[in-house]
Amino acid sequence: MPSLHRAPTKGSLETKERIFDAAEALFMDQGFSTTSLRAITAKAKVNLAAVNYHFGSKEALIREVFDRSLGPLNGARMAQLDRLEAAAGGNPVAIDKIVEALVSPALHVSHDPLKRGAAFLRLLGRALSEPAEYMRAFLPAHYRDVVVRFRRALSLALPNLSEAELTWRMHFTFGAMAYSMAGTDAVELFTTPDDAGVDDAEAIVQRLIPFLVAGLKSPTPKSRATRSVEPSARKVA
Amino acid sequence: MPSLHRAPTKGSLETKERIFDAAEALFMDQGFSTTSLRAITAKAKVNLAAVNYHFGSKEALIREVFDRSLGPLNGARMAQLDRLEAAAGGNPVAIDKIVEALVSPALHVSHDPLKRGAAFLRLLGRALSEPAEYMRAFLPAHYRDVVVRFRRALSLALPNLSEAELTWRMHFTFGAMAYSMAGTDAVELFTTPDDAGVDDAEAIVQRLIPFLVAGLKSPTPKSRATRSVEPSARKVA
DNA sequence: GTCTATACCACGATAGAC
DNA sequence: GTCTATCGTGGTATAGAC
Repeated sequence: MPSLHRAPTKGSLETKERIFDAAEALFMDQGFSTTSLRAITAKAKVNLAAVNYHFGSKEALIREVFDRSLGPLNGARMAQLDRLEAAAGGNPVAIDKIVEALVSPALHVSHDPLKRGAAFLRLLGRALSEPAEYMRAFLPAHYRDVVVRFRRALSLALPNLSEAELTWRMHFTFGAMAYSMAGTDAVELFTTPDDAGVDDAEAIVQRLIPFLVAGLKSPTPKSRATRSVEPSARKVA
Repeated sequence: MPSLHRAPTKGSLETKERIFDAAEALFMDQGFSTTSLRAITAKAKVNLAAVNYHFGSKEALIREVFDRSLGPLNGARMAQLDRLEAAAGGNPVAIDKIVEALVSPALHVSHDPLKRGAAFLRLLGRALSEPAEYMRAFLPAHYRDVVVRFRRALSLALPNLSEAELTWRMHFTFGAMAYSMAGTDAVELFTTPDDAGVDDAEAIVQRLIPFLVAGLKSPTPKSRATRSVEPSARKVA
């Protein structure tokens, strides 16, 4: 890979873009594993082998499509947290503001005037429903910075929480958030909230935030956490 | 389909059982979509076509394996709720008890003395990570009764909540729970709670319950829910 | 009814010609 | 850069042996 920046002799970028756009559209419609390279190349009107030439593999294509969607979202989350912390000037930021910074960018991006990105959250929802190993590999990489930043902010706002407790509560928080994002559109696994109010993103956010805030602020029950670290403890899910 | 109960002439059930057991083991190890029918039939030492003969399709096989795991779990949940309601004798059951009835059976089943079932929660975690349409089709069917029963109990325990609010909070609850189950073993998507305490199921349950209870009990923010039901609202995740 | 052998088509990937 | 041809593997369908 000699020239990474801008090397194409002819309409190569055009080809790559066409693949990219076709893939993004099909992924949103059908999910990642369901969408075949043959379907993508047919829609993009390029040769089948062009995908592997330009992207290396289907996995890499998925990764790039996903990156372009997820990057701005997490960027917005951290930017919003930056603003909050700047305004607080050293003091801890209020928990509900932190949670809002984590949750609400998903809403705003969905209203992005640039038409693409309007439904890219579907991609994230899809990704959470994918079985492939590589999803579990690069999703954490993308979220690492977000997790670190929000963890620090929450740690300041919730000084009574142990590190372990905070980690678990963030785990639950991300779980509920992820499920809400995926569930509204793709996977309504258990409950079907269709009958309850609009699937308006803002409505979800406004309901999700207090739920998560209350969970994060909940009192530590008993410190029975030290009860056992014995390795005989079953590893369970 | 004439005789559904018990029809086989010879060792057919044995073959079916062998396929079933091999499939269950491989699914737990590798997930559903990664496990090929050829791998299953090789392990079970049966012919490839036997799967389609006995189960109809890979999807149906997955479904049956999954059913046998999930049935007892949800049965335990509802049995525990039954006991609570009987003890309460008409009065609302305490929220933390309801949540415990929902969450903790996952722990106890994992300690099932009968060795199979010890790690079947991995199957559930796997299922939640599957992209296939049929997962979204029969998972709600299995959870329908659980959702209805727990919804009724929670509705009594939280009389101030509107139906819509309750639905959303249950949605968040199931999300956090599902993610916790899947995340501990299979998909640590965002956070990696390895560094924080044991992956002991009881530890998770004891931390998850107060988190969810607090979220469920959280005060309704503003009744801005009526703000808009206009169809122009973006359907977003 | 049960099981086997085998063929079929779609998939992702890649080598090599242009 | 692009294309054709082809490989290995996947789920599935069926004809026919027992």
